[in-house]
Amino acid sequence: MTALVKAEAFHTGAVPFNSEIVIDASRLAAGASLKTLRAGETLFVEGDRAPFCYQVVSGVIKEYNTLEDGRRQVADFYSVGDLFGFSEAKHHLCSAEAVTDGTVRCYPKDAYLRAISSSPELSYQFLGALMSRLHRTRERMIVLGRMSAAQRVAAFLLRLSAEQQTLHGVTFLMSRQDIADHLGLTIETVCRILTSFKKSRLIEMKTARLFDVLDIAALDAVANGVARPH
Amino acid sequence: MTALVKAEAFHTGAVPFNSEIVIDASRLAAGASLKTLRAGETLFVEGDRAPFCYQVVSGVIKEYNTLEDGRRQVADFYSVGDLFGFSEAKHHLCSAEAVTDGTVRCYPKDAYLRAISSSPELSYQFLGALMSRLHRTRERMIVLGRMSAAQRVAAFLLRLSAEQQTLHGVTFLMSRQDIADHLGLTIETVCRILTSFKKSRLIEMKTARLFDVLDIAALDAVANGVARPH
DNA sequence: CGTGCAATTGAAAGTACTCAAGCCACGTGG
DNA sequence: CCACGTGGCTTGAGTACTTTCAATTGCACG
Repeated sequence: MTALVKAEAFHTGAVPFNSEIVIDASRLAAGASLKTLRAGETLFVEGDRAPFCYQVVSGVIKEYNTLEDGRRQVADFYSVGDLFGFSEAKHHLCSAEAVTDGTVRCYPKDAYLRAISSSPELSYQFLGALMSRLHRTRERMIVLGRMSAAQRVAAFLLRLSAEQQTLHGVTFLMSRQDIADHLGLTIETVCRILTSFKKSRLIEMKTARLFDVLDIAALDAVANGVARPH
Repeated sequence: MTALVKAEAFHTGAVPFNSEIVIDASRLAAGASLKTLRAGETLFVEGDRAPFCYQVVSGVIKEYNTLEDGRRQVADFYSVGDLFGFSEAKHHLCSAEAVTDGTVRCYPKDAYLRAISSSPELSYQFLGALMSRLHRTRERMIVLGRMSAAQRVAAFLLRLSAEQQTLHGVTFLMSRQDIADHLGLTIETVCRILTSFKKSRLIEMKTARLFDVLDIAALDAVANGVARPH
């Protein structure tokens, strides 16, 4: 059975949410530059030439695709240490935008990839990181393909909760729209499900962007389909 | 806009469906063995130790995850030339099963990955292949997260059609169940949509496993959401 | 204390799923 | 050769879940 849908996957922290690609880039930093971004600012757009790849220094970045009708699919949220924007293509295959204020390091892509290829050690490390990222993307496929709205939201809450080690509640760094776009739902559905979790005392909303998990086991049960969504 | 949902992505063949990881493995073949599989036979199961990675020599293999309730998400179908089963983990993260009779080459994974890492050229090539695979997985996320049942099926038919260059119709090498599990639908929904395409004269079913595309443009329109699913 | 955007709620409409039969091609045994 | 199973595919009816459209509420800010 898939680890994704098991409780442990979300809160043991065995696989930190967004930190699998955290290669020590010190020796690759030559030629890299820093760029600061305000929340909502666009870093690159699908189809742009892609001379750089990026690493999050602070803040949160989202990568997403836009469909003809304006709907979006948020592929992933990246936080400190995460690499993104790399791809074998000459042009970006998705867009990237700052979710919060933040800073990214920009690496000239060609040089970066060649530097990695030329060192067996870095190479091996990067391959592993890429495979790990591939795995996470596949987990998301399961979420999108096979989980109900309530399961998706529950899983997402657990993931956020596992990521943020704070004891003062968990923060939604992204908007409801971002969450919906990430989970393949509408904003209204996300709201309704949060409300239902609130009513069932699985979580407590302190503000719209801050909540506490009151009952991890029950949330797990919902995420895993053990509990009837209702 | 996302390439996936554009018509060309499906039938120009610019990016052959399953052939991005086709590294010339001649110099890696040392130590590799062949294994023949009958349709339906399992190659490995999620959680198995993973000493090998594999390359399809003939036939079609599917990789999938199973959920507690028995539903499955088919991550991908692999055909001749495709590599699969590699991962940084010690254990397989999904299961693999033969869709048709076929043969796979088995590479000792450690040696394989180290061989690749130690050659800058192979390394660069493999990185690109892996990124390409990552991209395809993301496209699948869009399919699963944002497309209607009719769009999913239309896109799938177009992809099959683009893959198979035959003029004698297109063959479903996999069962309806496999298709449903791949598209995040139920077997009944897949059937109904095929029937509706048949009635609209978008396709013609010659047998349950063999069809002709009668109207590519219209199928594209459905896949891209231009045509109202009806 | 408005203003404006984000979030929430309600009602109605779809869409895809579940359950339950029916159909069809094929292989087996009488 | 044909009845009988068998397994995969197709169809139907009813249901559950999610979305759509339309307000309404809440909250940060000037």
